[in-house]
Amino acid sequence: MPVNHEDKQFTLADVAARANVSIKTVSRVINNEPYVGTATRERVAQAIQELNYHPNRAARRLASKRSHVIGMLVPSIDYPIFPMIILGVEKVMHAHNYEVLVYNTEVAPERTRKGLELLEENQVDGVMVFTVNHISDDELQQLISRQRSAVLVNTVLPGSDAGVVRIDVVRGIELLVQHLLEAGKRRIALLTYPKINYSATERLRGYKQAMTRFDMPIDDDLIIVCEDSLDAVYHIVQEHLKNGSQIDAFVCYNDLMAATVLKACLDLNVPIPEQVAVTGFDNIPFTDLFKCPLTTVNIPWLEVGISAAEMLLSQISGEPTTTELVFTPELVVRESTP
Amino acid sequence: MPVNHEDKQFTLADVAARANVSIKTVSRVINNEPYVGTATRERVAQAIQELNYHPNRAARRLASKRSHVIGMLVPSIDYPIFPMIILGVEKVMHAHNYEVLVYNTEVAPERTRKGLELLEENQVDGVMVFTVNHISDDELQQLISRQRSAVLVNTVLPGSDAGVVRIDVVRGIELLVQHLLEAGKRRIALLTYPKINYSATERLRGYKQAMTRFDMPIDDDLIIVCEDSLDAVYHIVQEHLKNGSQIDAFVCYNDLMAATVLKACLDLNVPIPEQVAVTGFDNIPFTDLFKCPLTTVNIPWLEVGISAAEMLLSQISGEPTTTELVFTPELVVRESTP
DNA sequence: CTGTTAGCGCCTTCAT
DNA sequence: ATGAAGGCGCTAACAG
Repeated sequence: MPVNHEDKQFTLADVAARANVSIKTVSRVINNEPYVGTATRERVAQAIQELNYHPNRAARRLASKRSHVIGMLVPSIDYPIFPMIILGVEKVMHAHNYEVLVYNTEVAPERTRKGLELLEENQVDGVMVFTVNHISDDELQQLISRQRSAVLVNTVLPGSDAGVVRIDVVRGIELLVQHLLEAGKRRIALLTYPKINYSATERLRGYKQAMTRFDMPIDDDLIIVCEDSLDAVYHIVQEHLKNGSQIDAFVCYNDLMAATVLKACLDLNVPIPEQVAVTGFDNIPFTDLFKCPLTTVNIPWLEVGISAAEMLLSQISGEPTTTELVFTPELVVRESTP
Repeated sequence: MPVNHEDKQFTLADVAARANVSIKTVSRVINNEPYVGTATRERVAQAIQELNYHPNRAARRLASKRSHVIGMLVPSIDYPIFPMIILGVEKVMHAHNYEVLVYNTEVAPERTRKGLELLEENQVDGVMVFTVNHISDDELQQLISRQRSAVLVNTVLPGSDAGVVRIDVVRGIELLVQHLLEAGKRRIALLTYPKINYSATERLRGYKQAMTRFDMPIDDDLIIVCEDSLDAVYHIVQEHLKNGSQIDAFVCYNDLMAATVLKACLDLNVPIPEQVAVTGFDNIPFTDLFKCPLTTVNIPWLEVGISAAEMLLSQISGEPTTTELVFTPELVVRESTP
């Protein structure tokens, strides 16, 4: 059952008639343009009030070719960093009178394609694309090039002139590995997902680089690539634990994985951090309240959202602007490491 | 710097020209309408491909008066139940070729007004409004009545013909109180926020009803209304604890508050659940991993989103439909209670 | 300062 | 089975 019992949607013409002016004058008032007499403006404002007139955005977009909408493509809205980022983006965009259309891909490549297409059909003035998975550089370039402007977050695309905001993942992993080494751990494993995106490749690169820098051998058995499911993580960890593995630390892909690893360990009564240390990545909320509070790296996600949004706005307005911004993670030591 | 190096946006006319048919025929093909010869359809499809044509949604909306967009008004996207709900809503809506515009109010009434206005200007085919705060029934009715259709979630609006999906909060609180009583707790406090919305009023009602039903006196000192900030929660709890209060259980507004209460207790070395028991509401992720895993009630949030979305779709299509759906919480006992 | 005239790209109605 | 004409509500470009 329809809810609307109200008046029909009024148009500029209705307002114009009521205020005894032309359509264009009303338009001027609506858009805060100059060249309207104070008295006229007053009268028009009154009419707008009385009719409770609201402009039709579809018409406006069609006529003006600018949507005042930007799109966000995020891989998984239910991973807690994305709500924080969205908050940051909205803050900036709403302040500049832009709407934000969020499209959630759930890490599925066909949904990434679909999402970008949808945003294109909506003629968004720009897109922010977060951590693209499973899509080749060429295809991504293709998809992106059809957008009016773009900022990529945690996604690198050589040769693209899209703006880039990224986290220095390599440095983050290095901080964690260094901390573990200083704590006396020696068999430090990297637990990660397949190399389907920037996050994964950089974690691997960071791990290798850190081990090398600190003169540790790189043992392939210590690089554990796990399929992208928390169940899989749980089982792979327990297998290692039960098989008397010598691993004394897990550097995890992110906090969610680390939480699962903690669970797998605690369920087997493996003492943490004495026998096995665990680290996360992202510093999502609540990990400080865990039975074993999680050592991780912090990234100011709200700021990331804000910066990316600001970068996109400058791109849209054609101002010259920084085209790459890098955030450096900060070590947060808690009790899951010695 | 703009990204778009691609071809201009093609239009129906371009496709029509290329396929040697009229604009209308192309339109028919695009919209899967009948009355197009197979050969013609083939030719048009080909042209669409070749030009990589995408319809302009603004134009489509303007001409057809249907946006194929629905709006969601949520109070705080960073509280974990909302991402889950959004996931559910998107699932349904995308399957029906609807887009979802999410507007986050951050519990600010002026942003609620602004959001609804924005959705109206976007001519959304319907809105889903979640837990409205600080807005009078009259005003809400006003705002809602301007929308084409609406589903309210956890918001009651007497006399409105909008659909309603809600959680049986009273029952949820009753489950928690009963559990605490059975565990031997006697000085059970309700820790809640001011009565600015359905959630808060129902929690209070549930508390009183449960106490009465189980023949417990209702002591006003045990009804603690705290300003809406986690800092305030932390301090009010510690004050009670330090002042030698006799409270032996806190029934909290939600899991986030409960997490904070846990922290306040643990920081003072108050043994949980022996001296003080704590319960939450919502069963957000990770509370099972807490130092003191949280007793709470579970609500199937994904389902809530799905149901609300389906209800809205039926409203939009004018089918007769259930107009009220109630979800009943389920008790989840963990270690924060005896 | 104010108004007129064309579209924007698509859908709707009615012919053919 | 296909097409032509008109208009959705607004903005842009130009007149007055």
